[in-house]
Amino acid sequence: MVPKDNWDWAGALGKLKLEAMNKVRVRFAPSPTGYLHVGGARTALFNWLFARHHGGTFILRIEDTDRTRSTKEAIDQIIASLRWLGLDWDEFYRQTERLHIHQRYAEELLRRGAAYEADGAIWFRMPKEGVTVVDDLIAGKVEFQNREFKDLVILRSDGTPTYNFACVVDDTEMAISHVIRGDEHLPNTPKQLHIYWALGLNPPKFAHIPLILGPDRTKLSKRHGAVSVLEYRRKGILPEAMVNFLARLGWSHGDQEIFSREELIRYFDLDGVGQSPSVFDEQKLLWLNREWMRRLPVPELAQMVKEFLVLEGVATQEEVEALPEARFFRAVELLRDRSHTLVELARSARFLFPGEMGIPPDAEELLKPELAEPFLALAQALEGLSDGGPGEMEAAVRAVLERLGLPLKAVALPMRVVVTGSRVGPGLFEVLAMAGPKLVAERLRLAAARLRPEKG
RNA sequence: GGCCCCGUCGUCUAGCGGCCAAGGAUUUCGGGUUCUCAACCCGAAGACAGGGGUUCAAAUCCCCUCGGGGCCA
Repeated sequence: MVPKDNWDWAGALGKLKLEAMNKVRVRFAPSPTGYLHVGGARTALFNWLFARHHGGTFILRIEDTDRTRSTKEAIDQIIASLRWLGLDWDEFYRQTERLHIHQRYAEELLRRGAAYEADGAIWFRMPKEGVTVVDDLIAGKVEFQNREFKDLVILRSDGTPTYNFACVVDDTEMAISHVIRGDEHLPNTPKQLHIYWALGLNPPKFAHIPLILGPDRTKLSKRHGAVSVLEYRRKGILPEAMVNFLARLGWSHGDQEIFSREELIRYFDLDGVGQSPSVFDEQKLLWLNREWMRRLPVPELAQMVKEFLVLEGVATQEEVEALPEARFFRAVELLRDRSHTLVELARSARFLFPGEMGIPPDAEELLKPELAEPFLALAQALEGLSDGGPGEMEAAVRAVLERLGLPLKAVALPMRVVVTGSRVGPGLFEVLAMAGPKLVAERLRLAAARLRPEKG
């Protein structure tokens, strides 16, 4: 069942060894059975950072030997997730395309007497006594008693390789220098080590990174709510924030919290990775997201906000395009300080667009009937303004108030509520300028009419 | 159940034998500022799981217990 050919084993190995020398080559090897979750994303990130830091190669390898559970959609999702995070790969492989290679290695093990056929499968002989030591870059030296091991199937009767075997073969073929993966694979490592040794190969270095846990301290999973990377994109998280957050989960660099991509590449190394699992804390992600929203260049952020305005149903594509760019940029600049996500930011921009604002329940009390007069006066004064900038708005408002003998305090909050539909937001005159004279006047008139229904 | 890993504020972490009566960040709660919110500034609360050793000296090294997790069955 294993194909025979004149493949030059020794020659191939020699070539591989040469390639592997002193070169950092790492891989991220997800199985495409679902979306990319944050734990996997973090593993990918650590591999990517390690490769970029050392000027090495980052390989994406799709482990799709389990054909019944692997789907094209999952592969697309994983790729979309990595792209969104900005993790680019230098080489790409799919395991199913490499079945014949796995079979060749199995045959070599057979030839060396390290494996045997039984029940239609090929089994690898594990040692039954002694100790196997895994020298892990993060966990240190970990000992396993060989008597705990049983022989393991490496090639199923249908010719597909099992995980541990495929892993060894692929890592060998791809000249992987460092295997950086989740802690859950640590118990697999001694088995893999013995396969390397049986093949006369030099194993790569291993680095098992602690798991990411949910708030209940169990391995992060669907049960814990949002765990898919793309779900966070939909929630309005910036990739910069996600990368920053993920990097700091299990890795640190002194007291620094905010890292740009460049800084992460510069500082990241395995010695900064801790040994204990960490809990995924969404609050800190939100904090970081706001930090990054404030750091991004406004035009760049504005572009993303546009997408969310439509996605969130805040405005139509046409309405978004109709908005003067300068005014929109200014709005994004001021609104971003008050939002944790792009979704929040987009929603808070509702008042920039035509339509009724509605009065929130906690603001009803502010709208007293005696405000009708001032509202009308303000509407009249503001709608004729030429540029409608904050300065002009302020001058006009103050002039009206002086004429009426009212302090700013008397109308500021009610006016804000009427114009924006909220009692919170940027400075009043900024808010007026953002909405523009036309919408401001319109909303003031409407409010005045409602406060004084008898006069229409 | 067996094997393995882990254990510093609620959370992320600094700490790699003395500089720690444990620092930063986040969260929460006060105060200042403001038309409001946010930001910002000031302040408060909050941890070395427990017990034994080793050492002149331990959060840091060793052992045990407890707790949590992972893998395999």
